[in-house]
Amino acid sequence: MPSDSTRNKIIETADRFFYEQGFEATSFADIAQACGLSRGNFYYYFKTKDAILEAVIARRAAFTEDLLLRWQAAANTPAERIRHFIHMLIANQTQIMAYGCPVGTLCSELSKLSHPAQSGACGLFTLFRLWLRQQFEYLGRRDDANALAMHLLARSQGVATLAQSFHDEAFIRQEVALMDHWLIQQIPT
Amino acid sequence: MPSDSTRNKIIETADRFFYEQGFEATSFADIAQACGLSRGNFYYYFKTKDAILEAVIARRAAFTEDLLLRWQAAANTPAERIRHFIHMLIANQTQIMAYGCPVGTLCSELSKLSHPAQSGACGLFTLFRLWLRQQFEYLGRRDDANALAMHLLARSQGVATLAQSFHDEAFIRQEVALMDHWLIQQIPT
DNA sequence: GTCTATACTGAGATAGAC
DNA sequence: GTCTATCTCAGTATAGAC
Repeated sequence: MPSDSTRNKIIETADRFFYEQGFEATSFADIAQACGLSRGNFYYYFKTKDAILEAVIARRAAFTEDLLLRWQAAANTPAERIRHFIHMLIANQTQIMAYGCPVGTLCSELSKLSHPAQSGACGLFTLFRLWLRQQFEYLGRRDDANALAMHLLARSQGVATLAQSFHDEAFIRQEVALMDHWLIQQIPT
Repeated sequence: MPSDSTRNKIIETADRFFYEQGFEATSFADIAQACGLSRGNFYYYFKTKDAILEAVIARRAAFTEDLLLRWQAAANTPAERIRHFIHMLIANQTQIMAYGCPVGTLCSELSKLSHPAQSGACGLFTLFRLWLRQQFEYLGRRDDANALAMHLLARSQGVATLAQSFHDEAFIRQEVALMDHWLIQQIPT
């Protein structure tokens, strides 16, 4: 165990609470209690709530970069890699139906709060966007790779939002099938 | 002026704040101050914050029903009517880029808060869904009208979420054009 | 590094005078 | 119907003992 294991535990717990309850609705007491820490000790690690948010976003960015590298390694063709992105909706469907997309809901909340960390959260979207763009370039769609990446991001965001509202698992599967079909059509002949 | 004009003013103001700042981030003081009311007087009209939320959702539902009726009357074919829905993204693009979709962001927030009004907010989505479903039925897509309605709802939700995060006006226009194209392909030959 | 105690703020909500 | 004054509670944050 590294010496900053308590710190990591706080970030991990805050990450979960921010996702499940939202950033504003989560209090220091929530996080401290879940970590088994006193509120006083809590401030030893993070002076402000914004500092925790920053750490949470950094953690998510690191996790995302790792995920994208694993997808990169797990598949041999760009289309297969993009399919990994699409099927994330099914892999995480339970959480998505309960709390929506971790990136989309955070960006939306911080945007409404005019929070300084907004651009950092938006950077999580950018990680996916740039990775998808590269895959579409590999696929031979140099000219519109960015538009295709944004399109796919938007499709998956929409599915996440409606899945959260309607709690409809069949809908997710249906839309994933449509995206799979769409993807095949994007491969140049 | 009707006798409940103050009440209406409160609902209208709360509606705006809930959209722009979010439900949780909006305080009684915000609304009261914007209305030029004292906080004490405020409680004469609404006993709890949840009561205001309920009134705001009811107001939005009435507004939505009215909008759908106007779209119904303004166009002669179901495809044209559905186009009205799609182009709402452009008609409201300034607000959407700043605050996202009023329905999607509210549903998402209330879902995370486990708020009792969550199902009421989700009912706003249902109003659009049922209307779109009917238009697709008129279009001759009896068997998959609901799936098409959900698909279009999801597409527009995704566009709204990314537009809010990236503040990209060109992206909205691009996706609206894609949806227009998609719609034409859905018309049975 | 961890704790208790506490200050300070703003929130939702109430009572009662006018 | 409108106001001021006030209550209670939760949230962020600090000080200082151990």
